[in-house]
Amino acid sequence: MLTEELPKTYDFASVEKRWLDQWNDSDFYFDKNSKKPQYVIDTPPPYPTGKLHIGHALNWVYMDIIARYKRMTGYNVMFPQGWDCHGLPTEVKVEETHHITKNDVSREEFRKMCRDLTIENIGRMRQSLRTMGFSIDWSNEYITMQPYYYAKTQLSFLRMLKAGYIYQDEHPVNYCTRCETAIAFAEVSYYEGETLLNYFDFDGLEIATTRPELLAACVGVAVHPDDKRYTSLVGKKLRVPIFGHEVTIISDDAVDMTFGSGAVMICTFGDKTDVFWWKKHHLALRKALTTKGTMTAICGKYEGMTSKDCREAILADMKELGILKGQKKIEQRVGGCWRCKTPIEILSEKQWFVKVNGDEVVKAAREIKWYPEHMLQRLENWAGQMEWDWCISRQRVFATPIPVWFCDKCGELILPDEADLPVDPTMEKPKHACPKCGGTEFTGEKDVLDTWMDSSITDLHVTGWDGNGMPPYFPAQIRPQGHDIIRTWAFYTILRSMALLGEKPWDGILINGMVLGEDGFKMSKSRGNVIGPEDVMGPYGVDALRQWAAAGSSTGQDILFNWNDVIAASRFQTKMWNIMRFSLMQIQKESPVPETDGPSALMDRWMLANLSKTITEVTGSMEAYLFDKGLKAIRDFAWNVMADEYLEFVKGRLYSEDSSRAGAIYTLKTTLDSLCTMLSPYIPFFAQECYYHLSGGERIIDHPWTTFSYTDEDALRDGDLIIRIVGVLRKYKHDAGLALNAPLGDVTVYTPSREIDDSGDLGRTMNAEVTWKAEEPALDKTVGEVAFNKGVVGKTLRGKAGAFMEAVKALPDEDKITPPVSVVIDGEEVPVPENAWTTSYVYSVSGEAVDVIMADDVMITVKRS
RNA sequence: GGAUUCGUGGUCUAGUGGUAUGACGUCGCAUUCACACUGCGGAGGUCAGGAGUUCGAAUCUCCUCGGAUCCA
Repeated sequence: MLTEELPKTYDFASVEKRWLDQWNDSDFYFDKNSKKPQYVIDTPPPYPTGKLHIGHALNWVYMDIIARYKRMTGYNVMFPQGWDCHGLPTEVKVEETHHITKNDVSREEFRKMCRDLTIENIGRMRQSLRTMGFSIDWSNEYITMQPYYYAKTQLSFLRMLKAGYIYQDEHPVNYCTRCETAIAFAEVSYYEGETLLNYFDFDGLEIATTRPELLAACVGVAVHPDDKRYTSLVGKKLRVPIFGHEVTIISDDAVDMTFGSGAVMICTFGDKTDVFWWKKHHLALRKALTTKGTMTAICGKYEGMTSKDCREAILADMKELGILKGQKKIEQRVGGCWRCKTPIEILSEKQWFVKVNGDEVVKAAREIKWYPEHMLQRLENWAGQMEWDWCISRQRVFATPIPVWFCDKCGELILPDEADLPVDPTMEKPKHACPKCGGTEFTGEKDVLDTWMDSSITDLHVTGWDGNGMPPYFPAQIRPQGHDIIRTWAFYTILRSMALLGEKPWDGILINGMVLGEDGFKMSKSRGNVIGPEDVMGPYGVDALRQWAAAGSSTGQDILFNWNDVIAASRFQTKMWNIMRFSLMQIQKESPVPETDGPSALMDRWMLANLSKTITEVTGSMEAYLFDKGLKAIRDFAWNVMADEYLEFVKGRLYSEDSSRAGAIYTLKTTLDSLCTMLSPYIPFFAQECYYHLSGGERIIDHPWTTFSYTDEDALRDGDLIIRIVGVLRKYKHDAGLALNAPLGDVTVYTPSREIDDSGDLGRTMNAEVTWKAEEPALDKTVGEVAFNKGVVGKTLRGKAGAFMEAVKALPDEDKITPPVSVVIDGEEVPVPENAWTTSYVYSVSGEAVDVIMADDVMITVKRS
């Protein structure tokens, strides 16, 4: 123990900085040679935007609490940090900052710009993670854009390709016909436009369309199932005007009955809804547009026209045929290429797919323990409604290349040797001639992989997968992540783990909720409700932020950002600091304290029994990942039990030279040691600062989890009674207009059932002369209320419970005190169950100059001084 | 349109069948003793609404309304 007095206030800023400087990265390294059981965390790799948001903070606080707790309980913990680099936002950012498009420079040059930006962003985010004190294992950091990682992505691709999980097929994509490239939804920018809605006669049925040029691509007509105008037509065939092919009328409740004529033609593809209907109703595919935006051969005489010319030509022909019934100007939201504003088309292009076996994923998911359990449902539900496979190809640049070539001569698919990975097929050539035709000219695949292909093997990577058998640390123990990506990250990871290793990726999965703004909505710049970790850490410190994250809501629940919780967290630290300060001042008075000292006085034993209960509760909460429950139990114990009750009780003894002081000192030391330990996963800086002073310079991270255990039912019962007595006496003083520390006079407590020795603590606390009497008070005692034990009464008597309770209330007093064998309800003898009720008493006094107060059934008399 | 989830005092929140938890706020009182980022006491709730199951429902079931998130 250090002998200097603690500073009067807790200065989080200097404390947090001081300990951050004194922890070493190596303190948190996973030890490959350790004999301890492993605890591997499959950390989510954030996208390197350059800034951590408060949702990250929540997610990482959960992980850090677990990591620190598991280390203290004897595990060899791996808490790695990954970075999921590839993706569109970085490409866009690079194009913005360099004022280029990705086509203006070579692929390699563009990738380099993306890599440079990513490295810079990772640097910034690393710093934030360090500042927040997360006990990350930096020796196991990984960056998905580095060759050592994306080589594994490519290896996993090849393995799944060879195993038949991966295939190529046509699939609709957003396409810019000017840039001649597929683009992602994120690259589509929408703007308001005006267009003509054309009403025309479609083989007897009136149809309204904005895209008459796609008539050749018409594959069906849809109406709403409740639309009385068309009910009888569903299932009928219609002949497409001008082109003559037959299509069927289907019903679907996604049709807007009020738009146009209420009947809509489905073309492949006019818009997103067409794709939805096309898939749902398994319609044919008719391609009317080329990648250059001109009409295809199925358009007959319109072939070769641009879509704009074709539209005018078809409308003119419709007019001539007399089937164009009318036109109406309407407002329309048009999706355009974000770069050139060209309206996007939806074209069917060749894509790579991973076969999705939803049942297999669900089966594995059920073997994983979900926290909270109901989150499993989201995955099950998703898997159940999966109607198509996972499209893994993207037409972009900054991503893991798909490692294949095609033989120019025979079209054969050529794969690289696994030893040569990673490869970029657009830069390198295969090392062997085509095995089928001997050809030596090849075209490398230009498409790259979906970023989820990288991130869905994080678990394999951190557990040590290299393609040779089972990874050494597989499976990981926990996957912590948000519920927003259960359908993507969790789903794909399980799928890939099953495909590549045939086993579930983790023992458990811990789901955190979303952080919402103070207004209850998702944080977004446009709403202006964004609060960053730094906004909280600045004025209140890291530990307060961590408390907010841990206790702001129960695990898995969405959590509203709430300044009140941050302020309450900060206040708790101040309170705890003062508890520490006061206790240390007392402990320091008598040093060293004999090790052999145990608790002596009743309230010491009461305190330690409560501490023991708290430890059990906190440990249980930690094991079940109920962080809010654990932290609230600690706070409640420290503030209410220790500060407000126990310290007030023992002040008298602490200020004395009495021998009972040693028991109090022992109790204080024991309690503080456990409190520091239990707080350290939650608020490591604060816990370290306190423990440093308490232990005489040691580190809390070297301290094992507390195993202190103390059972004393009598002390709990009698101590609780004393607490209740204090409660009623305080209220008595309050009602009498007395100050809490004002002298009260003579207090007599009657406890007929047992002797209580409180070592004088009650009297000193209440500033009263307290006499304990283990006897009946010499006063009138009458029966008061009966309190039923409904668990007993209800279960035993079922439907008669209500009548039974009424009957008991009507019994004479002596029967309430000593329950009869049976009572009569509606002429029927009903046996009285054991412990059906407890009776309380009312005491009265006549002619005595004392006040009588009841604490439950214990009577207290007060003779004011 | 589908899925999940939530709706608890003024605000936020805990609570998986037995008289509703805590925080912040609010009102009153006290105190300079480790702590005014304090202590004590009080007020404030038909647990969104309706129906059902049950001796008993915030809790289970169904419906309605409202919010959020994910997906289309």
